[in-house]
Amino acid sequence: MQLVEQPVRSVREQIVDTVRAEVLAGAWSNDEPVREQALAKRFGVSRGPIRDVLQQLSREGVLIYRPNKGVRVNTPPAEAERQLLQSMRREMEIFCLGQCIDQLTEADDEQLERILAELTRACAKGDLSAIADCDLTLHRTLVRRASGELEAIWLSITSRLLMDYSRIDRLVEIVAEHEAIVKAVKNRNLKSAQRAINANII
Amino acid sequence: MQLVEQPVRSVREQIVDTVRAEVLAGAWSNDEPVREQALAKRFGVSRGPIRDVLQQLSREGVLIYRPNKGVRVNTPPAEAERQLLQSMRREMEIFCLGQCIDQLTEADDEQLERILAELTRACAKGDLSAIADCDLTLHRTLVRRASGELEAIWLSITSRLLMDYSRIDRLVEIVAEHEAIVKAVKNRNLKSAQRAINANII
DNA sequence: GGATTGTAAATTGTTTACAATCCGCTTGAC
DNA sequence: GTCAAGCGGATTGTAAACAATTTACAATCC
Repeated sequence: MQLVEQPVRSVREQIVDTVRAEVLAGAWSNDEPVREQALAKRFGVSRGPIRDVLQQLSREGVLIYRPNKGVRVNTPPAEAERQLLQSMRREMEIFCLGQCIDQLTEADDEQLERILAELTRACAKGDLSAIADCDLTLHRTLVRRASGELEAIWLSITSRLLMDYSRIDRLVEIVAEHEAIVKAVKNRNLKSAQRAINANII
Repeated sequence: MQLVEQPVRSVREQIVDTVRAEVLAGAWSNDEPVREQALAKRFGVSRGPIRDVLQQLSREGVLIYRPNKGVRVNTPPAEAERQLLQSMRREMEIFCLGQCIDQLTEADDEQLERILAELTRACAKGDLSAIADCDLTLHRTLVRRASGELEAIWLSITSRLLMDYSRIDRLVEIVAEHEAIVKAVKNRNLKSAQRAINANII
């Protein structure tokens, strides 16, 4: 699939993105702990890299880590927290748009179009895991263009917000909202793009 | 010292806090890479846990990780980014104060007093590393009381902001500002506490 | 019968050994 | 003299063995 245009993604990074998308899509139960050995076997690596992955996702808040007891899937944030995180996410993405929109290239536009196409396809198939991955990746691409520094912070906020992603029933709207974002960005229309982002981050 | 009242802190966590405080205090050059072997020897553990520590601090933005090349101390954020992070930090701490101030116990008050005393001592001695540690710990305690969920996000924002901590010359003011915060919190005066926080986060 | 202690399997945490990669230096050709 | 190729030490990345901890369950005691 290779949505992010990094020339080469490390093994760990790929596993992180895969696992995160699956968890956000609600594919993993939070009743039973995540086992390192099982994951190591599944991805064909040793437990070392797997531990790194679980650690990273714990820091993002997607998983919860407890010493000597491994990790579990986290529960969605409480309402008050959700609103705070929502507000912070908006502030960040609006800022990042302003920073990056004037220095985007045609390659970036094509990149966004590719992700959008993939998202459309995933929505048509109802593939929740792929939808979560595409949604994250599209926004993430814009954030990264503005500042690689902010990417990690943005990710830990946004992945928490998407933890109740599994209850999405409005697949069509998702596509429409992201189409609006990409269109405005391609036109280099900052105001319009920021409006589209605001509409998407409910 | 044991400022945070966790009954037991894991080895990794202790090393993380130590290294972070030293970096924020400007004790580490960013010209030469951080060597895993050297740190392992210093803390008397193997390279495994050290790698975890460096990875965590990289995700916080304190260090920068580059594949096969180890990590370096990160540079302070650009001005525009700094303002964004500053704004987000304020939003978070104001929120956390509102969440936690009514459910703080006397034990929490004593805890804050202890940290404040330690901060005062560190300022008198001019021990930058200890100052950074105490400053972080005091705010962190309040954030944690409000929500352990938010702690990680807050930490990655704040540690980035404190990266140019080394240029602090106003040691007396630091003590005064934090005295004001603790005093207001002990009085359970939300408005006053929020004002004190606002004054401290420049 | 209920609670407590002892024991074994499973799981995580750490170390050690080894493979892959990078960096500085020499060496040699031009 | 300059530059490129390649060698060697140092460093990071990965895997597998080992130690410590937890968990579940059986045996024992009151």
